[in-house]
Amino acid sequence: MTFSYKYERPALAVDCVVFGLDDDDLKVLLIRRDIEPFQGRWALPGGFVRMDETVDEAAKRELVEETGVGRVFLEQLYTFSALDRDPRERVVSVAYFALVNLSDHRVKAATDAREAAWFATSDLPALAFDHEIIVDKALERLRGKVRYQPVGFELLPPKFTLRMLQRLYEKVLEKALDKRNFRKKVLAMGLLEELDEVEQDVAHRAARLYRFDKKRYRELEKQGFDFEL
Amino acid sequence: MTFSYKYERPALAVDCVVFGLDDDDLKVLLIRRDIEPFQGRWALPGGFVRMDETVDEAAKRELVEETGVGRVFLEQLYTFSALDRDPRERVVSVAYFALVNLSDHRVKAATDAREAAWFATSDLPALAFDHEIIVDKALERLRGKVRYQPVGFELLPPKFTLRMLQRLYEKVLEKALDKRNFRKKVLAMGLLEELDEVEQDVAHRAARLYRFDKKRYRELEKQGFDFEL
DNA sequence: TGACTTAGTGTCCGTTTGACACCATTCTTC
DNA sequence: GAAGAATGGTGTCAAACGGACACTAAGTCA
Repeated sequence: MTFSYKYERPALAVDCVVFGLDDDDLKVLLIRRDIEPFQGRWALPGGFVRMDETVDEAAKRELVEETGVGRVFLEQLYTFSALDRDPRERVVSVAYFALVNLSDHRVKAATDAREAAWFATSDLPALAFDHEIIVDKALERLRGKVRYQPVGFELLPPKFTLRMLQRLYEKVLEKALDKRNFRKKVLAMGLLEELDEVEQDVAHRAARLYRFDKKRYRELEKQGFDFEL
Repeated sequence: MTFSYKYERPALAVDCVVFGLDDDDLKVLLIRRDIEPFQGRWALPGGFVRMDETVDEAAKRELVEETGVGRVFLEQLYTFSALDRDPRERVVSVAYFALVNLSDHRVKAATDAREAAWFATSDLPALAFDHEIIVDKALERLRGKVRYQPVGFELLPPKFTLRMLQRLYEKVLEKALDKRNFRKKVLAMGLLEELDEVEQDVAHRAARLYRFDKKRYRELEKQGFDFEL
């Protein structure tokens, strides 16, 4: 069965740039392509949009199907439409990006039928299609967002230390931050709930754990509060 | 002649939200639809993407064809894909937005074959499709941009007074600004070139004219300078 | 020439930002 | 159990910035 149209149409696809944070690095989730074109190369998870779903839904579906990563906030990034971005035929792709706590998703991704893995953004392999361009755009957006939104809590486990949070910001912004000033600022925002717990199994003094106060965030957001860091 | 595909595909379109500044108001450029659906209603300029052009090119082309507005910096805004956004069939639309100096474009738009006109954003007519949602998204983006980029010079004539610039910011941000603080800040950015001219034909003391120093802007931008206002 | 309208200018104060160094705690190793 | 290694946790000061605030100057019009 085929579908016929009076005018030629490009195919419509989605691609997802999913960032995770590792002890060492900001990472991106990639899958290895098992079909041509670019068979064997690493690529962003994604696929074609179906007629009974929005583009947002397609992105979410493809991400789960190909990597097992679900329950993620996907934000639309940009639509890529260069004429030759797919060698087979004209494909326009709507890119999405998401932040996840890598430790939640490390195993799932690796055990899925398709080969999926995390790669440090600073050391990516050659990617299929125009996916390098898409990743660059996503990084740019992440850097922009991080400056005026308390983004990045998604990248950490539910309970985290201030040092972990600082390292995250340093990775994303690619610059060192002063410990005292960072703590002062981030605590002053009032979005962190101090827990009566400390991290475990570290070979030095254990740091206090904090939790992101989502409820308070939503309250302040509603009041047009500014979260510039 | 028809085109057949193995899988069903949505049609792909573009829509343009073009903002202009009037003495009184922030305005949007609309065209009146001359065919069904929504015949007779006002809508954003736009149309279907061709196979030999990128989405960016399609937006630019449609804008010129339907309104005569050209030489404009169009920035991609968002891709809209609700299943029922077009009553005829599934259409996914990539929206763009642009800022233009309204006085340059007032006449052209009005004399084009299709009926085109500027409407105050605060007083829009009922729009076709989901175009109200698109305009809202564009306004949100404009407000976001204006805070950290010296956006908006595009909305003014090449030579403008500081008062005009301030009014622009007040319209976009929807709040009053202090004259002295505004001037202090905007001049401190060093992006304005003071001219040896004053405005003409005003019924009071004439204000000095300034010009936006694009060259300097690009220099500072390259150095990662911050233009928060 | 007087009334009206907008242009143009500076100070002060409270807040924020960024630079900067030391002791505390816990674990490891000898 | 003492010393060492690693990281946690804390405060001050000075400079820059942001926001509140009011008057004189210049030009037009009647």
